[in-house]
Amino acid sequence: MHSFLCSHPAVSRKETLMDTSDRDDVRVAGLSLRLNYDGRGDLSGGDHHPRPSAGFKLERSSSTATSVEPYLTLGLPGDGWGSAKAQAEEDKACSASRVVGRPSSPHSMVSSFSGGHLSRIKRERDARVSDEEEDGGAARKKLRLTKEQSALLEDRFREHSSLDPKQKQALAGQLSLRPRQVEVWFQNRRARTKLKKTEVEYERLRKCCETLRDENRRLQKELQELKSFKLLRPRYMQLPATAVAGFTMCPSCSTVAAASDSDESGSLVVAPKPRLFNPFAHSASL
DNA sequence: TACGTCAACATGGAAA
DNA sequence: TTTCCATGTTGACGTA
Repeated sequence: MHSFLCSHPAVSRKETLMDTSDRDDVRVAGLSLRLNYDGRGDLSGGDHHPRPSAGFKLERSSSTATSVEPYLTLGLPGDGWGSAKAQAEEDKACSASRVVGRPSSPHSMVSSFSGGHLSRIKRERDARVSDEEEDGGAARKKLRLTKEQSALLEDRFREHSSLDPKQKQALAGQLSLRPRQVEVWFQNRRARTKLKKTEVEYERLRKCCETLRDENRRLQKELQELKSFKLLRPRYMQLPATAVAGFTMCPSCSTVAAASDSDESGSLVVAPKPRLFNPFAHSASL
C-alpha cells in the first residue's frame, strides 16, 4: 500500500489522498485523479536514481472549476525523477508538487506532514543538492570504500563509536569523503555492531534454554524415580525432610527446597543446591 | 541468477 | 525547532 500526498493549493491541506492497494482512480477535493501505476510498487527512492514508476493524470472535475493544471506529473523516465535538483526546481516552479511516501519501515507510512517533517525534508533535499553538485550532478553510483578508508574508519570506531562534528570533519578530510558519508558509515557500523551483539545474545539464550530443558527433563525423570522409590520404600519417606541432607521443608506449603537456596528471583528451587545447574550463573562459559 | 553485503536513505523519537 | 541517533529499507555490486 502506498500513500500519495498532494500539496497542491487546490487541495486545502496536505493530506493523504489515497492508498493504491486496490484502486487506480480516486476523486479528491473536486479533482479526479487517475493513477497510472506500473506495478513496481515504488514511487520514491531512497537513493537518488531516477525511478519513475508511477504517474498521475490529474483531470478537472467536470463540475468544479479550479486553477489546477490538467496534468500532475509525478515523474517520467529520464525526467530526473528523484533528483533533488529537479525537485528543487519543481518546487520553485510550482504548484502541483509531488510528495510521495514509500513505506520504508512498518511505522513509516506517511499520513501527514508536521512542520518539523517539512523542514527535515528540505534539509535533506538541500544536502542532496549539494552532494549532487559535488558529483557534478551525475547519478550516484554505489560507493565501495577502499581498504585504507575502511581500516581507518574501523580504527576510529574502535576508539569511539560516535563522532563529534569536528572529528567527523577531520576524518572526512582525511579520507576524502563527505562528512555525511562518514556519519552514515558510523551509523551503519553501530547498527552492525548491535546486530552482531544481538545475535550473540540470542545464541547464548538459546543455549541456556536448551540446558534448562535438559535439566528439567532430568529432574522430571528423577522425580519419577523418587516417586516409584517411595512406593517401594514408604517408611524411608516418612523420615522428617530435615533429616535428608541439604533439604528443608517449607512449613506452610510443604514444598521441598534446597536449604537457603533461592536464585536471584527469589523463587524456590526444587533440587538440592549442589545438583542444580543454573545456566544463567554460568552464562560466561557458554 | 540467487544471495549476501553495505552505502545511502527515510523516518520517528529523544534530547537540547 | 534542530540535531543526532536507531532502525528499517532499498538498490548497487560482488560472488558462489
